[in-house]
Amino acid sequence: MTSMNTFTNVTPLPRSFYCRETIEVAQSLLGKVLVRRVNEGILAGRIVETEAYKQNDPACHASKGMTKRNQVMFGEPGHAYVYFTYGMHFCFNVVTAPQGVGEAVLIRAVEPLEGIDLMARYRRTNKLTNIASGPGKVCQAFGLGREHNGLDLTDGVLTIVDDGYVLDRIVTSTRIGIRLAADLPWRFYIANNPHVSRR
DNA sequence: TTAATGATGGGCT
DNA sequence: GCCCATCATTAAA
Repeated sequence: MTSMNTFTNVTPLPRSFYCRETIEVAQSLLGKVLVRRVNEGILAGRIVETEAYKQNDPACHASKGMTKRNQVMFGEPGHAYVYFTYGMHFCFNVVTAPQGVGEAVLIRAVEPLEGIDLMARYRRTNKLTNIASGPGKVCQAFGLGREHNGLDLTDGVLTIVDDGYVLDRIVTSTRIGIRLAADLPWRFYIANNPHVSRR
């Protein structure tokens, strides 16, 4: 059995990984691998950029209480919160903190590792660093949409795994594309990684 | 720099 | 219930 670089039989991160302080989870997610199983095979990419959204944070969808849209943020940690925005894009988040708290981490960029051809097809681009270098791009590359909202990431077709990758350095900055609480330093990314989004 | 594009939710009535 | 500014974006120009 010489399976090189396939993430088929890797154990997903446990619930306890997500049931922690949201900033900690945002930083810990860097370097982990997002894996989706589809009929055509496996899509996998290393998480290189994240943002934390906390309950008492005006930029957080949950800051004004539970609504139909944000209800999974208040649910069990380790589930996917996928929402539609700007009339044409989806954003993929990971629910963090204990049940009832309403916090999450936005996955802003990943480095494609496996299923790159399929991702390129979904994205209609051939440039590697343009495949998943932004939150909307991540969803398009992995084919994520409404139907994935609420999925349990600890067991199923959409998971996050640890493949033992060791980071060089994490950079901290303010979050991108928000108006409220724009001064909070809750964006994290892997230094010198070409798949991190720019602006 | 700006258009595309539509769901969401807060603030009314 | 209606109105409408807003929006955790992207691609094209």
